Amino acid sequence: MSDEPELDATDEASKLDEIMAVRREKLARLREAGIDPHPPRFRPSHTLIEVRDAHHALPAETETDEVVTVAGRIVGRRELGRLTFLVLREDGVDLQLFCRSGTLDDAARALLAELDVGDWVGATGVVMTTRTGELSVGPSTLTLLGKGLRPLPDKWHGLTDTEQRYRQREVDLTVNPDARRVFATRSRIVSALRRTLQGHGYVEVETPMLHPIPGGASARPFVTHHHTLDLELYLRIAPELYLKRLIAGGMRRVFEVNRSFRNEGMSPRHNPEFTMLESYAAYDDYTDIMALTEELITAAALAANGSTDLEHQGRPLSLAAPFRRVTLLDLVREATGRDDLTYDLPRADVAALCATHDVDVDDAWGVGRLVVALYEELVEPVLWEPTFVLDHPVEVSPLARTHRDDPAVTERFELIVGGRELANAFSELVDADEQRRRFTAQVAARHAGDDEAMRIDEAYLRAMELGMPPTGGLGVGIDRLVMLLADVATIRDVILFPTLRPDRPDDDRPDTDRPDTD
RNA sequence: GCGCCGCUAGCUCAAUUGGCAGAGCAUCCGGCUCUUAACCGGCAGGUUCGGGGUUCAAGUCCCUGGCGGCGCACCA
Repeated sequence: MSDEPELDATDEASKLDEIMAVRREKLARLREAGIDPHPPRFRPSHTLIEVRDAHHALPAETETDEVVTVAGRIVGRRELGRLTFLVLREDGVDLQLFCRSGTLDDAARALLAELDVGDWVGATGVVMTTRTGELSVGPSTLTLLGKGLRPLPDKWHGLTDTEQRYRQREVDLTVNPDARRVFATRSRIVSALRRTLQGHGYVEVETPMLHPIPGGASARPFVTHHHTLDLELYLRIAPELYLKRLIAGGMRRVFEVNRSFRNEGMSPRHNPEFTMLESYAAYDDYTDIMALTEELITAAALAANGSTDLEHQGRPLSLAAPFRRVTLLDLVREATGRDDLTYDLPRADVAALCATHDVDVDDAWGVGRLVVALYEELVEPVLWEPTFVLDHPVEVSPLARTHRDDPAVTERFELIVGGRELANAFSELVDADEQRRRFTAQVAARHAGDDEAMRIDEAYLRAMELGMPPTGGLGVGIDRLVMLLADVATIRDVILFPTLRPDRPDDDRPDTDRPDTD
């Protein structure tokens, strides 16, 4: 021991500090022994799942003559005299290393003494089973692939603290199989959507996320600033307007899967950044898009679960097409028992109906918006089976084409599943002059205090003035689709790193107002 | 934003009416050549989220701040 006072070092050292100090000592010993704790590469001959698949039927107490090299993170360690059992984990698959002192080479024996749960390690040895039948690799040599300095959570209870799971997703992914499952499912879903669209000739594109004017949806944007241009920019709230400009430019079918940002409340169903799929097709109307939507949802469900039947939050749910199609007005008539309800009724009558059903309304809302309020309050939450809700009022649909048979509504649908909106689509409004009038109405609403109302986007209007074909557009909330198909209750469980407040005051955050020093 | 609930060892959790802060796992030391939540023995580990207050005495009560969860509002 040193002569220095131990007070500072020991009295203030937490258990975590002690554990990490011990691990650093092990690391130092390994380096002294000439072992590189961070080798530049490693070449396993097999993944753990490959070894498991190839030998799943091996009887107990069998030692094959097949030598494999595998790798993974140590998630379990059991010592029994000169025997050591290590549990290796790779991509959520576990395989045991049966380490016999007599079989290991000298270097491996020395390394084994310094190995902890959490370390990454490679092993070369024979495929075998133990007396109890556990498929194992019996290594003759071990290779350190990465030393862990921090301990992993409790091997049995894992990491259950919600906050820590989101803040330290790498730990969550290591110890909680369900986290891994959800994100694997998400990947398969997005791939299936891409495949399906590409199969119909849709071209994937990427449009700006920095917008001079936020558009394409009704939402409060994030504001940012570009130094060189000295320009206010907005993180996009939707890609819609740019994608439709591509249709105006003659791209027949396009889609984009990427992030949008909305500066609004957070909840189990809302994250400030979220992923949307939007697609646009020349010549199509919203009935064509309904067929496309059914196909996309089916493909996603099959990719996720191999079936269109699933259980969501304890309730069975069938996603088998075709989905029910019913107008928004008919749904509200049914829910209120008012068969005489139309968009032509005096506003006071509809407002009174809202009052009857305890639906809060705003004085600025017209009849269309009032009917939508009734729908959102009384109908949407109880629509469990997939339902295309059709023909929303013009008042709430500034970018959608007026219905060919009814000037009060648009050719629009929302797909509702499990009480939630999964998709929103319409026959796109392509009449430049009509679009300008709709924008003007939005600006009036903005002046009346609706800070989510849309602004006039001249570049977009100019594109429409160039001439647009009939166009069918679709938007799908990917996060919510994954929630549904993976059966999870909160959006934070389908986003790898959900937005959280910093867990401690952060004094050295970059200061965006400071002039560049270079 | 508002309301309710939570925060104790690295992890998972206890702590009676306000009365000495504990356990399991992990770590560390010792034992064991077929374990798999291994087992057996031993040592150690605490800013009870931060700050303030009441009290002889605060994890517990009060005030205040932080972070999270849920609900409401807004939306996808």
